[in-house]
Amino acid sequence: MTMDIADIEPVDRESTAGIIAHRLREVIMNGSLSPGTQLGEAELARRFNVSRGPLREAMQRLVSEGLLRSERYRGLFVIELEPGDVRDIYAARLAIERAAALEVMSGDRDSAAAMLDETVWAMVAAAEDNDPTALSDADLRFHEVLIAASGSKRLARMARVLLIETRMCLAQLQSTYRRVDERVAEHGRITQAIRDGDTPAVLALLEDHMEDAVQRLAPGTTLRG
Amino acid sequence: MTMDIADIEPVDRESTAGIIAHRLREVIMNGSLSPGTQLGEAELARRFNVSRGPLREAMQRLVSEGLLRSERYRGLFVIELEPGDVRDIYAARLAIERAAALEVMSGDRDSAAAMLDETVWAMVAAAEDNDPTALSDADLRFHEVLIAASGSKRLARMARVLLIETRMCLAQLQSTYRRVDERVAEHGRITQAIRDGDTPAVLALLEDHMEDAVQRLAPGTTLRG
DNA sequence: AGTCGTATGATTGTCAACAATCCGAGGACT
DNA sequence: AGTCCTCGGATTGTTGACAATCATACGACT
Repeated sequence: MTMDIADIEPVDRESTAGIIAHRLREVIMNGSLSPGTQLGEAELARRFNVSRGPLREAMQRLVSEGLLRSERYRGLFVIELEPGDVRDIYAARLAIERAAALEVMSGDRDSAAAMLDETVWAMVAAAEDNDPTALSDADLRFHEVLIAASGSKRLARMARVLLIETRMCLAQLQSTYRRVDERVAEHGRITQAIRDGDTPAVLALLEDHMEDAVQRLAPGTTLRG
Repeated sequence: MTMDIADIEPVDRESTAGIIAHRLREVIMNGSLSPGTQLGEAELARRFNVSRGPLREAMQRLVSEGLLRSERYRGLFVIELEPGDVRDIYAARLAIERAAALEVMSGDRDSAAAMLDETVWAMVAAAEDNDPTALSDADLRFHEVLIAASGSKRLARMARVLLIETRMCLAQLQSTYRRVDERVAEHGRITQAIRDGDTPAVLALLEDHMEDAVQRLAPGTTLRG
């Protein structure tokens, strides 16, 4: 970790609305705010120790991201995921992650695989500790890293919301996980296929990965038309 | 257009922030606000005839969508598209529209093709009138309809920003359009392939469509790794 | 009993004033 | 000439108060 003159980049402290939005996203993601609950401005403002102005600005961000639903003169509510949404989320994720994977395949595969391996190790550790939360965290981080490795600002931006919604699915449906070994291994196989440069295998594995998740979370539906 | 009891759905007038965000998006899209320009809160508030509160809320929406860039204590600016962004935008669009097309192929292809045809006709009319603005509008509408036909809320949400950015690219680089006939015909071919149920052709045509655009707007770069 | 109107409390939407910060011009000093 | 400091104008960030709207409970009427 050396510091170089080239590493200097313009500072711009995040705006208050940005900070609050960030923390709100986390709270929604980890399930502390279950879907459908109303967010009272006054109480939230007190909790964050800011006035209602910046808080409302933060909430408008989440509205545009689709995480909150706004009813005029009535309030803002955490979105509720209907059955059809599960398929929609995973179909969208497949679209994004497929594109990200393709970018990775024509880039620095080895460094990407190395970063992915770290998240797989984290999954292994979480599995050994029998810590389902850490396992899900590492799982999502795998996909986050994959998308980040693509280097695409826009894929990353779009994926952020999708991964939050994925977490909401998992929390809401408290899915009966498949054997953790298998779940971890699947990520390992994707990583290996990336390292090997086997593009068709990567795409096939990704599709299977999403398809499995959909069938587990919303039995009876499928990604394949 | 008959009215049925089943058509009744809960009314929820759009919030003021939503209306302003909508109009701001349009202004940014059609190029009245060129990239890099600062948006003064006071002046905009006067123009929209609202106070700064709702205006700021609207702007926060565009920030989270990536259309505005926020510098604390300095202001909000319309994003500037750097050379690499052109490729990023079209790569992301390909990911989204590819997924949308796949959904359409396993759905009601004929009704989708019918709706797409309407936009192609609009392109033909615009071409005959020699109206480049109308041509671009119809072009974007084609892709908007394609994504809407997929029925995916999330694909639609993600595409909205991408199509705005596409318009910004076109305005900024005022590209030397290819022969309009060819441009219109390409959309016609995609529509026809959808109607025919020829999935491989649809995907190939879509990829070519995006690849052509990238090479036209950012010579020397390509989508294909 | 059931329905309609009304009052009430709470919540959201809006606003205008105040505080914090930044940019640029001008001057003092080396 | 060049650098640094300071000050003024302008813009953004924040706040608390006020207006508009909604949900609920209660009572009058049929």
